[in-house]
Amino acid sequence: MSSNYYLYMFSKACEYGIKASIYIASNSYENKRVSLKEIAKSIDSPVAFTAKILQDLVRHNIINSVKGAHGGFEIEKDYIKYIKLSQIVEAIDGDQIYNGCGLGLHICDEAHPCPVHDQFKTIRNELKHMLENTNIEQLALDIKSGVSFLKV
Amino acid sequence: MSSNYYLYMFSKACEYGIKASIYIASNSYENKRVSLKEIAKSIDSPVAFTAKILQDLVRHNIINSVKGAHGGFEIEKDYIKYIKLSQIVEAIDGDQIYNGCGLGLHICDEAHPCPVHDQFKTIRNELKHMLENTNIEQLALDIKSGVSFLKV
DNA sequence: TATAAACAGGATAATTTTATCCGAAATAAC
DNA sequence: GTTATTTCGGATAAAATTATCCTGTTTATA
Repeated sequence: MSSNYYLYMFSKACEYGIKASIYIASNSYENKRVSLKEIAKSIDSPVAFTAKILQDLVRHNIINSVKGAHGGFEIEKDYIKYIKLSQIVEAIDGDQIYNGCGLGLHICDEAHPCPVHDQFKTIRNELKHMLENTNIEQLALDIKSGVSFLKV
Repeated sequence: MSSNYYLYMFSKACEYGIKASIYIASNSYENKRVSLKEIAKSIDSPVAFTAKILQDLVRHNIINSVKGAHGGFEIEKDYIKYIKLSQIVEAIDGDQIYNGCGLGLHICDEAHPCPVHDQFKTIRNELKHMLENTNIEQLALDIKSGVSFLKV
């Protein structure tokens, strides 16, 4: 049981989704459309699984896809700065940021709180605030300039 | 893919472990030893799975178990206030609070950060601080006094 | 129009997490 | 000592998540 891989913030799917979006954004600045294969290689993720996640992001209008030869994924340049981490997380993992109880109670609010309701509310709100105020542009520029990294 | 149950803080195992510990503590104040069955019912968790988690907590010396008739689980009264949430989480989910990268990079530190390293570090540190500074005593007393709840 | 490149999406498999079952060992009470 | 109660621990099953495979469709280009 012990020594697991836990205390997630996000699912693998969500991790891949965030990294893929950043990679696509960083290329869209140079009007470079990127293929699934290139994305998966660049963010070190399984190709076919990444495909599913990208499809999901396309359906949620977060990224655009172009089929056929010379196709691939891209994000409209002017739109990049408006994409928040929260949108990606919501598209992939759902909206549990906003209502999930830290201890899994079905009902957990001020009137009927779980034992750690207040403590968790603080952390959750900070996480939520961070996700809603971090946009892909900042992150993509750091990747382009080599300040941060998408793999290893 | 969408509309899942995500954005965990903890695994189910960990949720059950925390709730069980609080329930045991709140009964140990009255020198009441509680059985697996009673615990599972009180925290609304699957009996056999809860048994595994309790075994884990026993092995980590967080709770005590007594076999046989009139047996059950308990926590030494004077010890209750020293049990932090962080101990329970570590016992069950491992020590990923301290080193896991939010985007799953194998290496993620100041010198080689993932794109959201700084943002996550803040949240992680606050979560860590909260877990290390919340003890079972406070939580158990709130349960006893009906201020907070372990199920529904 | 034929071909190659590339995304879409259904089916299936592997892995992990969650959950159940059952026999063994311990202990209190009769 | 027998019985009932209760934890322990191994084996197994179910469900969810992660990952792969394969076929179809779209599109640029020769």
